Amino acid sequence: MPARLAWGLTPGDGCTGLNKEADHQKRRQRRTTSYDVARVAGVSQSAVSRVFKAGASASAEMRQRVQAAAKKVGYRPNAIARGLITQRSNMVAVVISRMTNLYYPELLMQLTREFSHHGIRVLLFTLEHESEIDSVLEQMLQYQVDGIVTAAMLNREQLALIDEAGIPVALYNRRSRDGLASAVRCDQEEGERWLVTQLVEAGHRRFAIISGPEDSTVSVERTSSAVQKLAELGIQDVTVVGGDYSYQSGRLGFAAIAKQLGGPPDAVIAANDVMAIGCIDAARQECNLPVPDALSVVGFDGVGPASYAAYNLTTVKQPVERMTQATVAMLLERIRDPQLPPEERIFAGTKVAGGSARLLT
Amino acid sequence: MPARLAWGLTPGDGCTGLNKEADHQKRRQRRTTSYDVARVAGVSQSAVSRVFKAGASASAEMRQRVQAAAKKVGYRPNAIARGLITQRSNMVAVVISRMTNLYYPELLMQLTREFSHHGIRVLLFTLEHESEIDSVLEQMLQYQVDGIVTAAMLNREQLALIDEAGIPVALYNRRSRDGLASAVRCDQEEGERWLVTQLVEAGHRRFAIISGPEDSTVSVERTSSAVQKLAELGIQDVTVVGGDYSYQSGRLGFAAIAKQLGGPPDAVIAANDVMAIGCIDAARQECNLPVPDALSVVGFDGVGPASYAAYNLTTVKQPVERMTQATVAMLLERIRDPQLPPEERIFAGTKVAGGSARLLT
DNA sequence: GGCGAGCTGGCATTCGCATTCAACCGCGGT
DNA sequence: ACCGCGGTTGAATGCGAATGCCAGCTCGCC
Repeated sequence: MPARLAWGLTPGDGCTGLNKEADHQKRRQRRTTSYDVARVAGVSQSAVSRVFKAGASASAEMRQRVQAAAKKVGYRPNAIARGLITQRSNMVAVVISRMTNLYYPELLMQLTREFSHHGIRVLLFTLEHESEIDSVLEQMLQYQVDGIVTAAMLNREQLALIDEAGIPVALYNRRSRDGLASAVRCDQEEGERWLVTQLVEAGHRRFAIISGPEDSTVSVERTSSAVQKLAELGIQDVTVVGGDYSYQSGRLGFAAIAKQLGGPPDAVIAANDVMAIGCIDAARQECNLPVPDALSVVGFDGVGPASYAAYNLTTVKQPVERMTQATVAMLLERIRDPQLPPEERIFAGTKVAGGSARLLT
Repeated sequence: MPARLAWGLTPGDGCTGLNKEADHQKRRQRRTTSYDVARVAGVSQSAVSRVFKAGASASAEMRQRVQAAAKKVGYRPNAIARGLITQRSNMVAVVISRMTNLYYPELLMQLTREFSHHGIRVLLFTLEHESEIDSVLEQMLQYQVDGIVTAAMLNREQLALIDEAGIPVALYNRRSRDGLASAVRCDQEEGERWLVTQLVEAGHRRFAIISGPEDSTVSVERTSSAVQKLAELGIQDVTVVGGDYSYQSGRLGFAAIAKQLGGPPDAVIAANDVMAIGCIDAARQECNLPVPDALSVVGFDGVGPASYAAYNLTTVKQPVERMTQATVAMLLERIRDPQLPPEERIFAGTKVAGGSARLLT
């Protein structure tokens, strides 16, 4: 018989007071538990549990008594203990990397918001280097998260590890591998093709590209589909310089392009908006080149600063809100029914014909 | 005697295989526990626990055997169960509101990074409306977080509630109330006084202010200290219009000011950088006013876009990195020793004499 | 050879809640 | 009067790891 229960059944006497006093000193603070509520309400602990569990059977009178007692003693169910017994933590892990990219904060906020509407909390993990993934993964699994949303690359072994643990994964803007995970992504190929087509039709011929980090699949997709579409339209010699998604790398990217070409190109395609902005600033400030009159620049993402009047970027905006909603919905479905097969959803980007490129229309 | 232990001591036979099979079907998946490791290693569960607990006494041989067994069965300590018994979740809650402000994402990333270096995970809570605080607070407490960092306002009752639960709190850019919480903040008064002084000394006389939301203490501090310093320097009639920290509200703010004054002022003091940027864009685009030649604009925060060449804001940059480090350090100290009194640390901002204002130097 | 100190490892218990199982209470049907 | 059924309630058990306590063992020193 649990000691606590015995104590609960013992009528309060002087000794109890002393014990309480000692407890206070030893531990930081005895938390009030469902047993405390039960004692005050004069019912069993199971009854308390039932009242606090939605959809459990309990009479109206029982509910009232328990709730009154709970309020009186300041009871709050312990989510940790609940998680241990129900095998469900009601937490999902969100993995984000590359915070230089303005796009991620928005994503994160939306995800948190959306999950919270479903009673689920977000445990946040950020990556400084790709190499950290393994240790972060380990952490997530130890915390028994119910699901994982990742905007970072996971390799086959990592996905397999998670799958083995029976935790559903949703990849954000990453292609699903081996059908081990669900995925939500923006159709970047189509977006880039649109940008390229518009630029070529408007008469641009000398193209340059500022790519993102080499290990970013997003960048690789964007860059290669731009190169490919250019080739289709008869443009072969495209200068490609590397960036890291940051403003500064956009500036340096433009300088590198100008140097490599011995002068400015007709158009620069940046792998994201922030680099496009850097590129525009460098062109204007350092080479005194008006944008878009002498140089067209396009980006990708549609982040906040893209629409600042000074830039007014021509870009493709990702439908972040719809994408996060889809991510959350898909993950929740698979948490409820782990048998459900993974799914991939692809959203078209919104074409934004801003003022940073000379287009026909 | 626990059934599991009995099973553990029973030598494996045909029946075991069947049971495992059945288990697989019934529950989603029997997680491998320390008992499993113990069985494989031929030691007790407590031994396994000790090996996985840093600083516990265990012989070298024991460590090896246990670790080998653990790797073999793919064991991973369950952080939830550990949290239940140790009364420590190794999670802190971070509360963020107002995501229109570019400043918060940076803060959040830094905090997560810093906490992770100390083996602590961040449970993220975002606020859409102030009214949500109470329910969010309840969530945090249920999840037994070890500490709370909040960049949102908490009132006296809310702070008292947390204090009662024995959870240390660190306020970010908020003044500590009643000594119930630690606080880290940037000396915004001093920052604003510097901005104002510089502007006045450079000859500006007609001033306007774009404030943040009324319920933002940060905005109130910034705005009122600017007004006060202006008064000290003999400038009384200051136009103040309200904004919400967003780019758009900066644009609208400038329009409102121009309308109210019947023309542009000499200088605009915005309560944050993003509104300053909006203000500059509106002035340039809609009124064809060159900045800083015809109009000086200053901001606050020192967020990324503030240093974009098109704006090159004159502003005060918050030392985010030092502030987050201080926040984390203070919170961890108080988690380790709850008796420690709260503390308030104030950091001076970095004065950035950019190019969006005409200053003497 | 004997004895005490210092480790080690095992047993049993505990954290707080959910859930199973059995008991129980009415109540309507036969 | 008896049976059975739906609806409640309480006692007991278990989730998975940490830990106090004790027994056993090793080692050293007299």
